[in-house]
Amino acid sequence: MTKIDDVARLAGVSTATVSRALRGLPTVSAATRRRVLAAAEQLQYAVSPSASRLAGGRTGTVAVVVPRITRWFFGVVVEAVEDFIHHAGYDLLLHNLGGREQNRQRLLRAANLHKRVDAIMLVATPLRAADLTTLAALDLPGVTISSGTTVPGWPCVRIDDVAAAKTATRHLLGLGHRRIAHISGDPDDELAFTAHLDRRRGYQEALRDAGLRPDPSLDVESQFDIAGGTRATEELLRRGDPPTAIFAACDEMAMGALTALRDAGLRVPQDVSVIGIDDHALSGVLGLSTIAQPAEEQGRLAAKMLLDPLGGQTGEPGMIAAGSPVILPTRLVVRESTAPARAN
Amino acid sequence: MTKIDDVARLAGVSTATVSRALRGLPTVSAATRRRVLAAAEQLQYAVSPSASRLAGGRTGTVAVVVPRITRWFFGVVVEAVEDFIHHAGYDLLLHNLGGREQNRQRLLRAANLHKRVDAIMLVATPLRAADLTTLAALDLPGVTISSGTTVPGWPCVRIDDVAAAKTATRHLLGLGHRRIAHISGDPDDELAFTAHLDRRRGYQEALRDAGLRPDPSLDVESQFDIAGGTRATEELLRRGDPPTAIFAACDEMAMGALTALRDAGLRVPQDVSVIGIDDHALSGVLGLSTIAQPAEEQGRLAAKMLLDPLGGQTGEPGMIAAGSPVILPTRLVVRESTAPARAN
DNA sequence: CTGAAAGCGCTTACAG
DNA sequence: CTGAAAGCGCTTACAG
Repeated sequence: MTKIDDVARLAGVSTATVSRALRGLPTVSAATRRRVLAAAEQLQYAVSPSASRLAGGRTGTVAVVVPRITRWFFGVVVEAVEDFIHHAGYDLLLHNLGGREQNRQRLLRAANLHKRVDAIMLVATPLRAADLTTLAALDLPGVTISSGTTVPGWPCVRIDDVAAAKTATRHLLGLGHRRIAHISGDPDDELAFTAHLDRRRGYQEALRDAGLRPDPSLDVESQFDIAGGTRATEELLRRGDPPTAIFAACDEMAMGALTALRDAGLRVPQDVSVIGIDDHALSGVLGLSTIAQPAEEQGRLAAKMLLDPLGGQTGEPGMIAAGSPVILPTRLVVRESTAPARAN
Repeated sequence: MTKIDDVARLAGVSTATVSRALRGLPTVSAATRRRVLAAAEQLQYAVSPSASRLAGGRTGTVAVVVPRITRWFFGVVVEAVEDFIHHAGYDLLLHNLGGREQNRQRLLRAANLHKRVDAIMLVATPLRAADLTTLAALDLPGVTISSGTTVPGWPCVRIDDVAAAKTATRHLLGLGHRRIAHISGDPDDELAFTAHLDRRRGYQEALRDAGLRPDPSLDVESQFDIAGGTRATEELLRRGDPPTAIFAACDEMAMGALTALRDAGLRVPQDVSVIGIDDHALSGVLGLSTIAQPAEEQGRLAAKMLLDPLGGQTGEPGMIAAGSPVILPTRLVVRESTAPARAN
């Protein structure tokens, strides 16, 4: 493999100059730079990342942590982030926690991030006090996506989960529904995605604003995915006196609800209305009403906030403004799964 | 940050011994190892990956390349692979091509993999002759998933796409359908996932086996996703004399077909039967008949074939058996989207 | 089983 | 604008 010395020799300059020229530092004359680039090209030279990292102290790598890449929101976020990160000249180290607490702990043992990355993005990853200590000790820039994941000094990009849930619930109220159920994430779940707590709060507040008292028997906790939505809905139906509408904390749970309702012989929306949050790629196919949230934009914006201050491949490390979270807007999308409550 | 010298001093041994003890090499006495581990623990020592890589020549990192992480198959594969890779003590560098040829080219410029990883996994990534040369020059172990991605000397894990398509088509034939349309990927698409060519072949062979001649007007190419399925189906309906059944090359296209049919006022399966390939997480919700393929298992198996020969974190680099591809079984799953053709 | 020393291939002050 | 030299923090023969 050709190394920097070979290029230096061919170009007739020192290795220091090769290093500067190849990285585009300004302190190289145009003529020299040209010769170096030509030599590097001719020899098919590629810098050794390990050597460069060891000498330079920067890894050119960003860690991205998500709970489950197979869920709609996280897949879309990672796709947007990946694009931004690679265009900025960085590599992306992926950590998918797979919904397992054990993986979260392994990752957050300092050694697994220590000196491996220049920056960290945490997407909907619950953090305990000990984790915050570990992250602080790492002393790296970072950014988080989703409420419930907050690291002092790191900016955060998210939606207003309370408001989104309120909008969903009010949509159902506006259609005349009064027995509105809510299905959401289980706080006992390992690695619970905590945004659902805000969503429940929005649901309850909307009910109260309408003069209704939240009914615990209409509030079911389950996993934050399709199967969880199915199980929660089955449980709801088992309790008797079924709701006329269901607000699910995410579209995947709402889809599970659709399945359970169909299997129970109930029609959507004639017998039961259903709404979720996300605007999942398949929500249109299913005719699911939802509160759309901009997943791609959250990913892109968070990546930008993380990398811009780092100054790209060759720039100087910088500072990230922490401040208050950046809240992106959500939007009610009415499809076929919600309809007026039947008069009775 | 504490370094190996600090540990060596505290433990009263040389850095060489610390290095050996920490990596679990056998040539260290139990007593010494204990002292070293205690010292490392006490100092919260974490090895510097860059230094270790530069000195040792191994990166402890695997590159995983997928076309689009947001599609069902690739998300599931990455989740399975990520789990295996991290448990084996490696890091995962993610490359999502985002369906763009330009990204593929950037990745395959030698510099972007050169000395960055110990091994490569290519999932459904089309390769040209020049790419094969680049990969060969990298001289790294690798593995591929999906037909259409073949690298000399690398093992491949996949399903039998021809057989899967035949099974799907025969299912429709068995229900009495004769006008069976096919919607599949567009070969002109950048970064086309080439498995669809095999799937078309299976479709055509099944028709011929049944004594039917494939009708070009019933064979539409589009993008390999939901929107592509919708567009292809709209095109099909525009041609007049609609098919009584549609075999889509993947479930996401089949879901797009469901949308288009519904919007055209056609009922599934009463007017048109639909079947796909995958068994997508939402196929059950939609009642979509399909040919299930084991995505998770393909990922896990490929990861295992890639890493086992590398001997884990501390073992010796090894050889991968190339040989013939490992073909995993598929299975017909009949749901509500396919039904007998109406007599007429 | 252990250590001294060289070396991995770069980047970075420092000097000019 | 450019170069000589030190140094980044490990691992690996080699010797004992």
